Amino acid sequence: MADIRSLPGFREFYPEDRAIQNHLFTVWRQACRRYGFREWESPVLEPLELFTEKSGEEIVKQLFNFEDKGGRQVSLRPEMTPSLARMVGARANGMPKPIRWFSIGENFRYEKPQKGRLRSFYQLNADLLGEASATADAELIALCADCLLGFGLTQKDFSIRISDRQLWFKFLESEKVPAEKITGVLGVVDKLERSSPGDLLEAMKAVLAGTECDPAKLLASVKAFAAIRSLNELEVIAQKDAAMAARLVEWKQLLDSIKALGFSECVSIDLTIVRGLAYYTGFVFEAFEVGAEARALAGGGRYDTLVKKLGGPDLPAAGFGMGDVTVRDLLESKNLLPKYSDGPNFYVMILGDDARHVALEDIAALRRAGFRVEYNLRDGKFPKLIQSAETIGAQYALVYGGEEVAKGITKVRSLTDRTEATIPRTDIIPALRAVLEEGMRAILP
RNA sequence: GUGGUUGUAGCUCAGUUGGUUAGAGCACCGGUUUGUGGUACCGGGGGUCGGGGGUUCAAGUCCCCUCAAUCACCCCA
Repeated sequence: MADIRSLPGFREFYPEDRAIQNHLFTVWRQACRRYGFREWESPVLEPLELFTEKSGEEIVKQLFNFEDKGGRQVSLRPEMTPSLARMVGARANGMPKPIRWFSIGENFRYEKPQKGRLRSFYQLNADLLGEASATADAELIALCADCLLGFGLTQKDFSIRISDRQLWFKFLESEKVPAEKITGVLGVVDKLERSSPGDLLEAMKAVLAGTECDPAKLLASVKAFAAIRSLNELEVIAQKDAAMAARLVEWKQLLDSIKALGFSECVSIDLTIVRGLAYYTGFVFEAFEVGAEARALAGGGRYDTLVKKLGGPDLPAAGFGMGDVTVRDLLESKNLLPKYSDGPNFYVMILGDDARHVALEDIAALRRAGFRVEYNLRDGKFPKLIQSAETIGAQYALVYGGEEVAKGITKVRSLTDRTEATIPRTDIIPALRAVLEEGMRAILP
């Protein structure tokens, strides 16, 4: 039994892990609801073509795909977006816009597992479709921030860096980079922080081969552009280029909205963020942990052409994803995970089998009333039972011994402050409800 | 996919230059004679030392392969 282990890159969730998982999902779900997003879900297993058709064959290497018993080529979903596009596409005509949708689901990719990078992971996805203006991007960035703030994280713990692929396009066009080479150059930009100057120059040379651009010169101006951290600096550069100046109007709208929503402190301009994915078409952003680890917590952006490419309607769209693994790691290191307590409200101590029948009747009534109740299945002695109540994390112990049953009462004992009081069994449900709400003082003499 | 490190009970680890039935602490279960708990004492279950092969009279200890975890690179929907 023990030699059949779980598959590499898959996690088992013991109750304490699952409790943490639920906490993450709850915070995310609450934040999304406050923004008017509605939850959706799609099949975990999809036809392989859904992911290969529009995304390129290279992706197949990382797909968790196989042939099912009916000879169909299928794949576990590596992301939600293709399914989202299909579902929205099927009903888009009749749906009120904008569409605010979120999902929390398990995704899969067949890769060599590493820390923070597994074959199965859960991800929050929030998407806003049908609105092309920057107000939608601002809404998503605000939601992204709230999904982190909801855990008790502060502006000091993370930062959402905002960038803009469209601005990059206009900038590179003004630098005379041929249109078909721009994506390649952005690939170099993506590595700006991680690679050595020599490697960057080599990469730039490779991208610009066959063009008239000077790799070294372009690399220098790209670096300078990527170093911009404020709207003012951008405006200075944009004065020379009408297309860029026009784009800055969008930037102002974005930053204004974010400011009015109260999230200025959470965001910063950082043009080194371009996101690896080629499908992003406008603003892009990534949330990072502030500090040495600098874990990436979330990422997203605008993808106005993707839904149509995936076979859906021509809908502007933007969205972001947030994974459970890094967020959990971060909360753990910041000590922000709530202490695990899944114990029952009441542990009923049945002393002697004579009391059992009466106790079970009350237990059933308490459970019908909505309380979480456990009790000893086997007869046990007092010290043992109260120890059990303590061990499983019960809030209160209820004593059902021969004495109590004879008198028609039960003894309530707080496991935390060790006070106790008796209540009549006829009054048990309202009395215990009061105890849970106000503590022992509700029944103490 | 490439390279490095690690792998002994649920957890944290000991296991001497290879040598008798593999240990400790914590946790778990039971008990310390009859209804008041985080302490103490006693007892118990649980490991084919990640798996396989090899060297040897003898391997947890040496060699090879493999699996897994982890780190770096690659990649990242």
